[in-house]
Amino acid sequence: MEVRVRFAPSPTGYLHIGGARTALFNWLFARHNGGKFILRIEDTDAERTIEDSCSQIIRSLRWLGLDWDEGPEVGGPRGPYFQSQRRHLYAEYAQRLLREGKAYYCYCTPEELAARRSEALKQGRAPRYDGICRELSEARRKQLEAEGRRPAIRLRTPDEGVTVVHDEIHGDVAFENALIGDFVIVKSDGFPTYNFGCVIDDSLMGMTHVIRADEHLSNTPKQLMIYEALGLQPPAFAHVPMILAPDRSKLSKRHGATSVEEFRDAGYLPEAIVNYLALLGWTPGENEEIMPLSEMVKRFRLEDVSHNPAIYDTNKLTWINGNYIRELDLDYVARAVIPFLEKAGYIKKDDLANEVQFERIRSLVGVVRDRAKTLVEMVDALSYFFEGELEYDEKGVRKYFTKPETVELLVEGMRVLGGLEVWNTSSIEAAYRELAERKGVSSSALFHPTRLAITGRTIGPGLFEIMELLGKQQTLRRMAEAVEYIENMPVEKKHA
RNA sequence: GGCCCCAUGGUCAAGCGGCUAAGACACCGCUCUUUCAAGGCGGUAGCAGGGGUUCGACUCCCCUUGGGGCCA
Repeated sequence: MEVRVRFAPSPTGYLHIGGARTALFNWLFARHNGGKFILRIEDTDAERTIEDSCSQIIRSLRWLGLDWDEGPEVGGPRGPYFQSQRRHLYAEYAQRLLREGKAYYCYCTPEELAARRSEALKQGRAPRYDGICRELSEARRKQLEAEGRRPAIRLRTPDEGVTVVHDEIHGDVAFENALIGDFVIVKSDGFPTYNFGCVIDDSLMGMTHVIRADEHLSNTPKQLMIYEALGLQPPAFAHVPMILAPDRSKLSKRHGATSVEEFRDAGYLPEAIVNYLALLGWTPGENEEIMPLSEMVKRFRLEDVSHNPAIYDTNKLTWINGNYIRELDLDYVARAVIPFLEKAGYIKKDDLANEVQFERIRSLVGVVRDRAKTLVEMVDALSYFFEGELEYDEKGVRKYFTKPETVELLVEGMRVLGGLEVWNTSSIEAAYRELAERKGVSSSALFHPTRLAITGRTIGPGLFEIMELLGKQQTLRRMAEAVEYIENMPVEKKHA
């Protein structure tokens, strides 16, 4: 039988990393087994749905490279894939249960229920539905209707026995039926509850496995009861551990970046995010951690998913990101940096059409990517290639510009460089090393002040690579500016 | 409050009755080097607590504690 799994987000916000990982595990499972990955939008509760949320989620999934075989934008034979468009189906199945006496109308208002609930709690009883509407007479029903009450529909559930969830990750988990009580499947406003909609959709869409976060494990016995009442075959279940915020609480906005888009804007590559997320709760074995999606597909098994919740750690994500920035195809990385360069105002959209400009960006990215862990860092590392005015690093000035021989070295350097016919890394390096030797100074004594002079910084890529990319003219100009700067430095600063 | 899940270093995470308790990130040294990274080498750091079961428990059982989740 073909494996069919789904990711069913409710469009109430962004795609956060927990959801992204659930989607990833489903996707990996489907691809590993040559099955289908379906995207379904659980927009039952109209009020809670945010307009952009749905397209936001879709965009994030695509950006991560998680494509779906059926769902929004791609269609499929088991649609519609929006719960809001499937209400007639829920109504139909609810009516069937009503007809068969497996469900009943309940006229209790939320207020009454809340009151009885807290009363039960106070008396130390389980806050389950007390069954008041379970056996209403026709007359009583009419009366309640006449009061203007709109009924919800409840499932008639077993009073005793246990319902066992056979979970692929946790093993068998037993729930006492008596503790569950008759629960609502259709709310008084006509909307299905999560559990009901979920069961109808999973069943109609032919899901073979339901892989979702642990928070739904407690819902599962109810869903099994619905399958049972409907005479439907339930799918296999696998509840994956949740991702917690660094303070061990459930992920939320107040924890800073938790949505996929925020990580994207912070300069993380989709490859890195996906790789990191996969490692959160899943062990590929072999002690290898950095691997492309294709490799994960080969290795992914539900048995290797851990049981315990994980706290995400941006340190490791960042480390992985740095790996990808360094290792991925240079053209690809360069293209990924471009939006960030635009945002910084270093380049304009029109520049992209220019092949020469792209070549330049690619070269620049090539020299800084080895030391950048995010795309944002890379833009910062590139600033002096785009900005005319340099601001010299303060510590650097104290360390290198205050040396009495600096001006002379820089002037000599300018003379030597100025005389170069060929301007490239190796010719510059040869000339410059020779200069250091001739002046009888260590290479660092010459290189460091020069670096500061042309970049304003004490750290960065190889000096000669920078010079080549900066160009002869610009390099000499900056050295001259540095000389002028040093000569105009206040005397006390020189001796600081 | 009831029920359910979970428990190995700061974080991720191997382990599935007998190990000096892997590995990765982070951190700290050393090394390489024109700087910074990267790389290489090394180091600090862990089985929540208490009872059992067993010749022997990180591993199995129970309790406690802690964390998380569900209860329209």
